[in-house]
Amino acid sequence: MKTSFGEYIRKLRTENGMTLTQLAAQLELDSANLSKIENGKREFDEKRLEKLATVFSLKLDDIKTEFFSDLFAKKIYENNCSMETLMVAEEKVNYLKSKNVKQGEIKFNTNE
Amino acid sequence: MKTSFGEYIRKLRTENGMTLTQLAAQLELDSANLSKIENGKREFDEKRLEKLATVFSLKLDDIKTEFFSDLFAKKIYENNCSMETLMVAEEKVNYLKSKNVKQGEIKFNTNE
DNA sequence: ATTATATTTGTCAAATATTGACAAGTCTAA
DNA sequence: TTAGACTTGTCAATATTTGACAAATATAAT
Repeated sequence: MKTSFGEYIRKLRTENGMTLTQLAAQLELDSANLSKIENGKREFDEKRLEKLATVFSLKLDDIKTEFFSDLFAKKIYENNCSMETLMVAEEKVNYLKSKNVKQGEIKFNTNE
Repeated sequence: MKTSFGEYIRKLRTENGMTLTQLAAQLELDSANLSKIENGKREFDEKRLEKLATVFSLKLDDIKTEFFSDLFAKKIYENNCSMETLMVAEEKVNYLKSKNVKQGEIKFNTNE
């Protein structure tokens, strides 16, 4: 199981027989910095997730799952958060979704 | 159910009959900025979580749960992440914990 | 061993983002 | 109408992140 997003990118890259320089060019960044990203010494920039999906013909959703789960896991681990945090987060997402309904949908009044 | 960390602080503050100025002083920040925090226009600074726990005699762990779950929920909502993200995050936390064992504990070799 | 290519590491200025602080505004209740 | 509580806007100071480059190391082929 791959943990870090860096390792995930490295796996994708090597499996596709690309060098740092090649992938870096496609992602429009410096190969030295991509190296740091793969080695967990820099963060991958959120704004490049789409490019990454394109380069490897992956679903953006899957890349996002990989990216954000990694972000959350690191935060939880670093800050010694309880696992409950994730459960509460789930509730809150559901709350946000119910509150702020997508455009075009009918929003019924709820209590409060 | 309170969603935002700002609302959470406001609830604590009003329940304890404090003014913005009073709480801000205890947290060592400007009351104007605390107002923005409560109204979701600024982020509460992680480094003040402990002070917050002290002021209201709450367990730091509970405050952290509130704080980070809010952070995660917002990210997921804003970026339209799949709910799976949270499950994957949980797996990754467990992986990080098993990999990087706390000091003093014995670490047996695992596969890889 | 020597060259070429790939990767890693260090550094630093520039670009961005966050914060602290203050002034001026609204709102409410006495 | 004054006082206290809260809100909003702004901006310089500070902190963080990023892009870029040079130099070091590693790896592989000849």
